[in-house]
Amino acid sequence: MAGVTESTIFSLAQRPFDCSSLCPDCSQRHCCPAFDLHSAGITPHNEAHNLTQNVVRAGQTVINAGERFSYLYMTRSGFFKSTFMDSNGDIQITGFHFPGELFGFEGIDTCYHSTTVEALETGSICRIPLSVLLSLTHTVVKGPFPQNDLPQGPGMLSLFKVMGGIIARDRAMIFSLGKMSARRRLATFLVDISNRMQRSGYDGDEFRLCMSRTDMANHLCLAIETISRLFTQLNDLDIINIERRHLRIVDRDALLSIVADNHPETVPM
Amino acid sequence: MAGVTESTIFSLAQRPFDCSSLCPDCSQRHCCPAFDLHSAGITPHNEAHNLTQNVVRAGQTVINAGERFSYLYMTRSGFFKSTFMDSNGDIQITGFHFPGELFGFEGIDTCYHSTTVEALETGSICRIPLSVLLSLTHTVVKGPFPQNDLPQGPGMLSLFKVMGGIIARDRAMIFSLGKMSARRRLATFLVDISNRMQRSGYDGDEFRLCMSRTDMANHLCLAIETISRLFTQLNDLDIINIERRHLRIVDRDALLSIVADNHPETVPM
DNA sequence: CGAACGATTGACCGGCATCAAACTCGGTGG
DNA sequence: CCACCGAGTTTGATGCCGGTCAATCGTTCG
Repeated sequence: MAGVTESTIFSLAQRPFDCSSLCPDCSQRHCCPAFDLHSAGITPHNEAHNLTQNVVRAGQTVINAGERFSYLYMTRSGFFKSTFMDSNGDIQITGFHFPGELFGFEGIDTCYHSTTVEALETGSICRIPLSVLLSLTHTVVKGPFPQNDLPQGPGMLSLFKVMGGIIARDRAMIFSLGKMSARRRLATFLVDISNRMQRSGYDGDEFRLCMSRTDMANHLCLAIETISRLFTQLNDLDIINIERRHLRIVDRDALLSIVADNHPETVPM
Repeated sequence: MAGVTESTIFSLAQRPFDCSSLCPDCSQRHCCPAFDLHSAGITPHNEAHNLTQNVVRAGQTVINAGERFSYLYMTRSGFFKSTFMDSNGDIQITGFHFPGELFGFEGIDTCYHSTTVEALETGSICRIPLSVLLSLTHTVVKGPFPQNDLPQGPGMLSLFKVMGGIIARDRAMIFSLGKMSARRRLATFLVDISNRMQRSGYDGDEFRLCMSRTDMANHLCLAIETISRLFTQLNDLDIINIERRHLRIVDRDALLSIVADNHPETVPM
């Protein structure tokens, strides 16, 4: 992070491009609203509305808390983390972002970002002006009932749905923090990570964890030591195989039964 | 709750009305999108788009999990709670709703409600068809930059902003559950309740808690006994005055310092 | 009045945090 | 090449917050 203070991403050379030139070849086009736009034949009409693609190195920030909200971001490659700082200066990692996932929504109500988004390793993102996305949401798709008309852009992607998904994920997190034991919380996290890795094109059963134990502990609101102890425990039970950051899911069913936790038949920690 | 099973609200007599007749006199018009609509001179154009006002008795449900999402609801009077049931049947109270507050958003992404909303005491709600609200969001207000154009209806109320607010509140809840002690969590809850009571027109310093200890405990993910112990403790410290459900905030500064928790100088429980 | 429910209070205990120390691994310089 | 260092991780010892179990009390209602 040496010398990187704020708005790192904007100090990098920006290569503007309109989506008609690069989107067709983008590896994430199947889940990108900008490509939806391209498919619909909508092209940005001025420079300010152009997409911008950028390379980000580990530790550099894409969004800084307090910044004005103008863009959403698509993860093209690499992994990112969103952090939130409360009034006491305590930091909470609110989420991780995998290739093919959008981020940067949390500023949409106040018009200012409340979180900082940082690259965990070298990766690249697409900066999509909000105005481009809004042209998607203004298309209203007729539902089965007149009351069910929802704003939906081409490709069925709409901001409402994505925001609804964020709310759903946050609710799951609330449930995790409030009602789950540390073991169940970690198992749930691993399954979620695994699923998202697979969706991003990786092997869901064997991959490299993109974040440190410290980041995991912070995100799950557990002590680092607890994470470490649980990892060795799950390793000894042959449920997972973990060495440093290399994770292999050996017994997915066992992991899922910890997640389900119908009858807490667990070995005490 | 005797005999009340599902979709209680729809079995009640519904009194349809268009907002031009009732909205002008509604006590919650200052924070209701339907009144915004009325002010803008937009009137529902058919029966399906009419607003519906209903009285709900304690224990009756307004929304049932699994129901199709077609309406949002404005709390006109009384208090409500939203509950969510997970796959194991565990119930989590996701929030309470006070007069003047909208609820029912959580189904917007899937088109089906995931939570059940129940009246804590006799109250009344307004059922607002989503289509009515959408006619608000289609108005785009120009921001200072072209990228900042946000969909905003008359009266500055837009679904985006409200959903953004929900996300912000959920994030606060995540922080509360993950990083706060039981005492700080309860204090935060009481301050929040107090502020919202005041916004709803009540005395923010002295009011009747609308929910049981059990509901509070569930919502804050604590044991009932912990809630009870903390209440007597705060009472003995002359920070609050609590007798059954009657709450008086005696020393708001002390309460706020527990919320801030800069230096945890707290008496162990 | 007794039953039922909600709330309070006490006794006890366990899960997880905290403190502390050792260990691994990669990098750096002598 | 090895010594050294520091960050990240693991492992052990200990303690406390808050959950669980259980008994009691107050209020409401049949």
